[in-house]
Amino acid sequence: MKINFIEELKWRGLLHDAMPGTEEQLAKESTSAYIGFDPTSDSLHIGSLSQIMTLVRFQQAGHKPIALVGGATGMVGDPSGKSTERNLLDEKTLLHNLSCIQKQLEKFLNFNCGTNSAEIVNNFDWFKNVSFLDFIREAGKHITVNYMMAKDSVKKRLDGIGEGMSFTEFSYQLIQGYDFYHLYKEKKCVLQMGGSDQWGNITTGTEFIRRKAGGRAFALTTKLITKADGGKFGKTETGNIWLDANKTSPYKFYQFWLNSSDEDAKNYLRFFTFLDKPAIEDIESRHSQAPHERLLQKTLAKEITILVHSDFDYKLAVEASDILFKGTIDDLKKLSKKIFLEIFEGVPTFDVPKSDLQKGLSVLDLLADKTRIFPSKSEARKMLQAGGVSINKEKIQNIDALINEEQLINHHYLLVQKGKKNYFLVQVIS
RNA sequence: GGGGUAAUACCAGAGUGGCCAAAUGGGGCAGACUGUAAAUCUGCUGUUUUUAACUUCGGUGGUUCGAAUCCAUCUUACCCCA
Repeated sequence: MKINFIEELKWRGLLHDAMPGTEEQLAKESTSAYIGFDPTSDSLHIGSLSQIMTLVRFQQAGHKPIALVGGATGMVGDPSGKSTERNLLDEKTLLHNLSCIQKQLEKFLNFNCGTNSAEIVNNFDWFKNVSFLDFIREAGKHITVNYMMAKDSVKKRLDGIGEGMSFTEFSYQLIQGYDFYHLYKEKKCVLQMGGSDQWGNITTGTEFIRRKAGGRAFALTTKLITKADGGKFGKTETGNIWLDANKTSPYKFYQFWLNSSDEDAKNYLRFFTFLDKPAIEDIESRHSQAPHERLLQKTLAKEITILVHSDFDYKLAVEASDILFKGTIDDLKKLSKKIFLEIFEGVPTFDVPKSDLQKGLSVLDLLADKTRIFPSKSEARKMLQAGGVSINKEKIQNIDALINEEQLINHHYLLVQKGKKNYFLVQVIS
């Protein structure tokens, strides 16, 4: 059973814009399309997850998805949506990032399903042998500066919103346009997709293909993910939510989705899961009947955690959540050391030598000096005064309180809470 | 090439010789309320040995008892003229 790709994006509220003719092209034959991923970090984050899902849905609709990792474009920096000039990455970092990202992408797409098997390409492979002179003769001739300057991403910076723009960043759209052309020629890729901020870059590509090869190519963009309250999606106080379990633990990942507001969770179910329309509507109606059950958030967190991590990680995350949020200190004491550690896998852990506790350790020293739970004693003191710190589930009222060995769980651990939702584990070592 | 304006904490943006660790707003964090939601209210938001001290207002140097504030110079950005 194959889905209709564009219909699918429409009812999920993901479709932002598509070039005329795109739908006809997809209906006509199995089509190749690509999405580019920026190697700005060594892991993708949930912002890119939306694009990954787009590729997966595309494949499910019987088409061939190509994921492009931007070894070449990453060396230049995409100015879209940026008001300031970007810093260049050095080559070593770039290579490292590329291989990490490639591995992550491999997890989501199917590379072995016949004609519409997925592919991963790196644009550095075709750019590495192109000289600057070649490039401005081959590519630069076909696109006018006037055309390039009319793009929003460029116009904003020229109009004095932000910092001005280097030639390097200005040329970015041309490089991306050339990518599209290259894939068009080599792999009959006639569609590029991306977030709505990529529209300008993508259409430079279609224009390029039209002028240089006389071919017809298409563009399709998806809505950028936003939050109902206008905040930035995918950020928490500790930074981005990454797909890499080493950068964002599955527990934290699970918690991130579980904490979505009702409004957001409804959208995210459409954006980030494969649940169909009746299933989602059913969850919504059941949620409205018993909102405290948080069925929306729980379903969302479950689906995405399993997709990105695994069933096992999901179960552990739920178990850890239950114990941390609903359990008492006695529940914790009952756990065997093995299960205890398994549950706290992914919760930031700090080691403190046993000798430090023997005379009793002041809370401030523990929080900011012996561990990095707080970046400074001032901050720890402030939070303590505001009543935001608990140790072993008990709120610390007294700033000068001392911690000693008797308070340790299983003779080894202290559970520190910063606010209600942030847990830390202190492990005593001898 | 010539002239002008600006650079302040996460961001925006006041302050133009001592009363300035620097108004205000946003963001962020925390507390109360709740459903680990939203809305609302409250507190915090440079560091430390916290009734105090110390380091900060693009960089460097200077004037002064005292500089975010005055001077010189450099850097960057924007505007106008050619």
